[in-house]
Amino acid sequence: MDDHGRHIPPASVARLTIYLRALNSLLAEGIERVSSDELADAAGVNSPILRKDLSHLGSYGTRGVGYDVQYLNRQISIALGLTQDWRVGIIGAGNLGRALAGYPGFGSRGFEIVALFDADQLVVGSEIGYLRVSDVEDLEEVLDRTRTNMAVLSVPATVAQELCDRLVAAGIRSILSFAPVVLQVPPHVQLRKVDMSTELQILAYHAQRAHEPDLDAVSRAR
Amino acid sequence: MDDHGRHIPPASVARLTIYLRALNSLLAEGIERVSSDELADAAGVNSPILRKDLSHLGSYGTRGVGYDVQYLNRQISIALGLTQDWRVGIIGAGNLGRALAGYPGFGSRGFEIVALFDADQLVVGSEIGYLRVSDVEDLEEVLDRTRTNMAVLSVPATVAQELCDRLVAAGIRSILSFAPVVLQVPPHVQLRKVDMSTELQILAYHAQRAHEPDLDAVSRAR
DNA sequence: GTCTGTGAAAGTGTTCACAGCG
DNA sequence: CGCTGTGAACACTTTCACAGAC
Repeated sequence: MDDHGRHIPPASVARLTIYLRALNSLLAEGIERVSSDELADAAGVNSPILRKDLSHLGSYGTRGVGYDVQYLNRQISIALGLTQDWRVGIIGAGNLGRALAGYPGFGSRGFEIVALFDADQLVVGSEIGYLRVSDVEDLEEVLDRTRTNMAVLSVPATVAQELCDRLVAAGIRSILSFAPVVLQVPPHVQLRKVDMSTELQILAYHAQRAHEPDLDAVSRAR
Repeated sequence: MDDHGRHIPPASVARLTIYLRALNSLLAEGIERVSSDELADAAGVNSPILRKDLSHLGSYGTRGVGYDVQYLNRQISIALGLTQDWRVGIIGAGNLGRALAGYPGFGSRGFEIVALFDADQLVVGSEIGYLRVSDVEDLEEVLDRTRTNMAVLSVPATVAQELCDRLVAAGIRSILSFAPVVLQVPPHVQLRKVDMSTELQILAYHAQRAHEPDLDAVSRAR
């Protein structure tokens, strides 16, 4: 099936980002070639699924040899759309917004943080990293001037939908939200959510099950 | 199929946490009863999957009527293991650790933050929220004294594996990591990862595709 | 009549085994 | 002979349609 370059399954896209990071680490260590076994190991997945994932992009390996680290790195970047410049605006300069602004993995790899907003007049105008905090009042104007094309929402739940609406109205089509609410966006807008209390609750579920062992047939069957 | 109370599929567990939040909102608004359509709407999913998810827990609705908000809330909490107390330690009191320590959704709903660690002597001993920052040197002792049973890793990538190993050695069996590295844990330890640059990369992929429309047959077929 | 609960069907993702290229 | 790339089998998830309780 010649999928190459088209329609990568979502589950596969998520893993490709992990392979990218693993490849960067290998590159930093001066390693130039990897087998699917080695790369899968570095990424914490099994090798058949790694090969399947890569097969969605094309045939970038050499049979009997493996993959060229630099070349594969480049091909995955292209497939994920990381060759274009992404200009990120962070809405909310609380602890979370500040943590994101200083996050090392962001600046590298095609993402540049170009705007940082807050509603608190004590914070507006102050400098965080290399950025001056803009007033959220001026959201539309600053987004436009900085040519922001991706937004991160790190604001309290109560104002998240309102700000989300303003982002959409301002033409932003990719939003990553940390607010613990369900946000409504029109279908042409990409919205992803990161929710820390959800993550803890999922951990709690599994921890609880591990504690009361052998309550279901599944664990017996394996 | 009488699954009730056993082995909830992972995809379903993730959504149950969302229903919980939606139910809490409804409760706050004084709403006592919901239909699957209404609750699905509030949670941002479709109603058949909501009913399927709830069917894994048991029959807690009334046909022709709907669900009692308070009762369903309680049943989901029980199923997810949120009735027991979870005592959370946060390793790393940088911006991210501080954001997590102050996160409103944590304290509620069964999670109590009982310890906060850092390696920086300028931060150790200072107060953040209601907590005094402990020295990561004393990790094992403080985890033990505070009876911590869940850990959040918000430390730089370079030291994440080392601290992860210490947490595991100290008997922690549930870890939520924000460090952008692949961590190795023994099979009895539950590890979840939140990775912000991965999330941005996934957004980039979809944004890029939306921009170059109609490149694949799938969009035509729908 | 309304709305839940659930089998059966469709769709998606993962594993496996091996054909085929270097 | 080693390691990639992939069809075919298997497992999991979602959707659908409707039987059955209230």
